[in-house]
Amino acid sequence: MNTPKAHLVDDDEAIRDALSWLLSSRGLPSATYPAAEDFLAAWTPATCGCVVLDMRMNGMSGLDCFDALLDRGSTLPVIFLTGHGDVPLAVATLKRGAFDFFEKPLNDNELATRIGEAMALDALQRAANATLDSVNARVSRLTTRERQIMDLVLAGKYNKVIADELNISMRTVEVHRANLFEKMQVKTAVELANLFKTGR
Amino acid sequence: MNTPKAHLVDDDEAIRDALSWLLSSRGLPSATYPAAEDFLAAWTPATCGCVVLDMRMNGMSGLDCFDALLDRGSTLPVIFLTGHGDVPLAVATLKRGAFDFFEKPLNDNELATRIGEAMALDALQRAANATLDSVNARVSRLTTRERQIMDLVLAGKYNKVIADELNISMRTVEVHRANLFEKMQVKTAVELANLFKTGR
DNA sequence: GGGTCGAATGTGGATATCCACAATACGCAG
DNA sequence: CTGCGTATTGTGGATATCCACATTCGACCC
Repeated sequence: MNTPKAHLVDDDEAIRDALSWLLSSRGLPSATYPAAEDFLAAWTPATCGCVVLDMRMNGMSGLDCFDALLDRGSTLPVIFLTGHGDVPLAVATLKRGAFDFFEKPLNDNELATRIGEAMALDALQRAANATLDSVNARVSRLTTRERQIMDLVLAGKYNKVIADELNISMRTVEVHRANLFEKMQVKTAVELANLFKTGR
Repeated sequence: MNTPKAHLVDDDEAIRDALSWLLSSRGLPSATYPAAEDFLAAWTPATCGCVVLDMRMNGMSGLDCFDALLDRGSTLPVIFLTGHGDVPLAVATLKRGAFDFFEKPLNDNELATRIGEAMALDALQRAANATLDSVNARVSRLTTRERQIMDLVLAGKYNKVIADELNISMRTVEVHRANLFEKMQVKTAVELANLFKTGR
């Protein structure tokens, strides 16, 4: 897992440097890229923080870069900067999932605040996803039968009822139940249910 | 609970009528209001569907009307119409929770489609809230002790452990447990946990 | 054929949950 | 004082869950 940073992507060096300096004065680490292609080349799924993306750049546009990030499954919050107001474009990018949208000239303090908020959101999302991934990994290790039993346990059914529905003995239900609890790393059915609190 | 309708708020009668007719041809009921004040006077928490709100009107503006709805706790999806492009305003209203934002002249078919989507979202949200309200009503009827026991049951603890932690007998835990299960209308601890799947 | 894995089942015993029936104590309202 | 609601506790018995130890069967691979 990498250090969370604000990834600043703008072909205007003055803006990159000014922003980087401002964020540094707020204790927010940053990395700068003069072109969208540079950022995409450096991006990995473990890249953390947020992206500040100029809409219009030489080479690849900010919007195309955003699309490429989405295609790769990136969940990084993206803040767009633009020098040319265009309502449908602003609306469309926000609906597409962009975190925010700023027109130049920039209100630096407001932008820095939003960058902080975007990075905090990224941290929260990553923590939630780590939990979800861990649960999903455990589920993937269950056998077909164990998975079946788990779904019925999660529906609140007694072992006896489960046995009737699947036409097997209660003892077999108990065995599968014990095995799945071990694989899911829980001791009780309620603990199991709690694993799926935000997972479904 | 009222019939779900697209509530069309615009001081331009031609737009109200054209939209109402278009939605009618798609089987979407609508109601029209020539002023924001008229819509707010008619609004109740049971109003369903969505709101289509012109940004600039004589009298109260669309944005003030939106704020008033939010103040009253309305969850109706709101689609804004505007004749004057303004990126910061569009971005701000979307961030404030508006469902969508359209510039005039309108692309009628796209707007009608979005209205349909907004109404579907409202229906989903209302169903989810009904469930949540029902669960909360049941929780509100629990005694202090029953609530305490419930939290520990939901943490997956055995009755014996709960008794130790609260310094009471296991029999007392059983009694409270039985009482709270009855009030919460569940038969097993897993059913109870499932009530809070999306409630927390 | 031998080994592994998953599914199935049984016995016997321990622990956990559930509850009818019964009772006491305390706080509060009329 | 009486009645009501809540909290607490016990007895005895039934049902549910858990599991050590043991076994068999079928599918698949070497």
